[in-house]
Amino acid sequence: MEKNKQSSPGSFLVFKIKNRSNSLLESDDSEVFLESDEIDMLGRGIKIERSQFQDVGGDTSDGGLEEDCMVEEFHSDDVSNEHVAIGEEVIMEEEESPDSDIVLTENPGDVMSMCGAVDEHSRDNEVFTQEVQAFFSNGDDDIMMQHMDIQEPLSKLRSLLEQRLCVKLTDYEFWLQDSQILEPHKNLVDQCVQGEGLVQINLQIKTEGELKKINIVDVLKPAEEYLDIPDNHYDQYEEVQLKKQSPEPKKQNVIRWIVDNQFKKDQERLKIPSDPHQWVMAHVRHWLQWAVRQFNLVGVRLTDWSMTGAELCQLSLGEFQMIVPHDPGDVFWTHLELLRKCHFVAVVQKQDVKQQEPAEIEEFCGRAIRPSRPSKLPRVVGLPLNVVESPAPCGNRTGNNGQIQLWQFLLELLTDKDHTEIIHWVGGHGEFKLNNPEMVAVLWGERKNKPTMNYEKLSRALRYYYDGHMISKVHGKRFVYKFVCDLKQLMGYSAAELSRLVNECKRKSTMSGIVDLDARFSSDLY
DNA sequence: GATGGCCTAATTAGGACTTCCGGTGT
DNA sequence: CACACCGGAAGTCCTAATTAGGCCAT
Repeated sequence: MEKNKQSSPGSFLVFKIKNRSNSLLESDDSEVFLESDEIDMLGRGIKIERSQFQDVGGDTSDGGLEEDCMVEEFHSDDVSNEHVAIGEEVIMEEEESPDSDIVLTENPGDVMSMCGAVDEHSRDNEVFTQEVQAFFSNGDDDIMMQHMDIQEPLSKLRSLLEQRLCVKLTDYEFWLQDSQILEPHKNLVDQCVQGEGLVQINLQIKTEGELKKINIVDVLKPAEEYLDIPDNHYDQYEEVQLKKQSPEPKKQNVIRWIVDNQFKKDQERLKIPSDPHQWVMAHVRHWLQWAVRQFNLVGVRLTDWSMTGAELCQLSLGEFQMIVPHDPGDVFWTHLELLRKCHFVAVVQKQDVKQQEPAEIEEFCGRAIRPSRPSKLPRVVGLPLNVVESPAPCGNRTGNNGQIQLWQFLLELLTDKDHTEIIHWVGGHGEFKLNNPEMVAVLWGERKNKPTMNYEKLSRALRYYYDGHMISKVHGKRFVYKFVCDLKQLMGYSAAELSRLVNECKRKSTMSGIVDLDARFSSDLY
């Protein structure tokens, strides 16, 4: 299957094109200035819509462009188009052929064009396939990565990039995280970046007015798989990747995305717009809570997500990485891209368990393991339930994967300062009381889409926990139950700590009206 | 025509409730 | 007597695994 790679919208490409006989084209006609999302890069050659060429002055009728042409010059502000080189073949297309429902893209970030090809009505049932190659490591169009020995001067990095992109970068300055200018004759270690040996450098090549920048976004220890690469080959990244492919590269390299029906139902029930741009903060919050469970996100703080849908859609990769410290394989980032660009709440379709090992995901998504990123948060803060593993045996056929369980829901309410009026901790030994059992039941019913839920039914569900080691009844106390499991082990907090934090937060919130539980958790931990 | 691989739909299995209800204790 | 609580039984909803059947290439 032919791969279809498309560039990021907003960037541009300029081609100066000559036909094979090296004649006919007037200079004005031969220059094609196109938004890069108008151009498809095929395996070999550059496909340009004939009409687009005409738009910019080309003429297909005077003989010159009836045959395929070649690139004579090429400029771009989009570094992801590094495959374009002088002498590249230009294929004139009559018209864009309709894409199939299933689109392959090499870049996790390249979802906008992918979505455009999907029939609105068939979205739900479609499986979206991504072929993710290591070359586009970060799932973002403008960030690329390059491996290099950290002791090498930055001029070496420049030459590696020039070689790779087939463009001259001599007038580009090196910047560190857009804040510090770097000297090209020095290496990174001399300029405040710690490390040794081969590193993965995430960078952007961009222009800001007159300023041309090679902006180093991140310097990371490369994944182990790259450490074995001989020094003289580390710039041949793609080649190495090809060599490392298993006998079944297609299966290895594919992540299948599928619309999540559970969330979709919730979305319909709660009247959450399909377009995340229209989401209010509560919608974002609901989505995040679902996502943290779904993607097992760790280190995510709800306070960082106090934003509207519009703001969510504006998140850059850098901002995203600040608030999602651990996103193996960029899976959640890709999910977000699908959400905001295609309005799909998509999840990774489960594959062979062996292929779903995190390390494998990271490998076939091409995102190197990020040991340099602080992983100090082994669990979710402010959303404690989301990382709690069910104590129930997880056999091969556990049914409620991804669905919230009652005990989780109760813990959710118990750790939410806004619900202390209806349910709250009693003492420090895991006891809790349903002050308003009917309201708790209603909320539970809302969550489970059971409008007729009441306390009688909810209490029956609670009684099923008596057989296990999760919740028991406190005899003689009306509406009082107790978590008999080890909350400290499950959530990182004991019942006493949870109780204290919730109460403290509630008190502060009453005083300031600003601080919420999440912030309280955060400040306590960091 | 036989065989094997692939894909998809249907079936089966199991967990976690939900619903109903009769009984018990306070 | 009211109400909380208990637990059996059947049903529902969901997901995941397995099986069956169709299609295609060899």
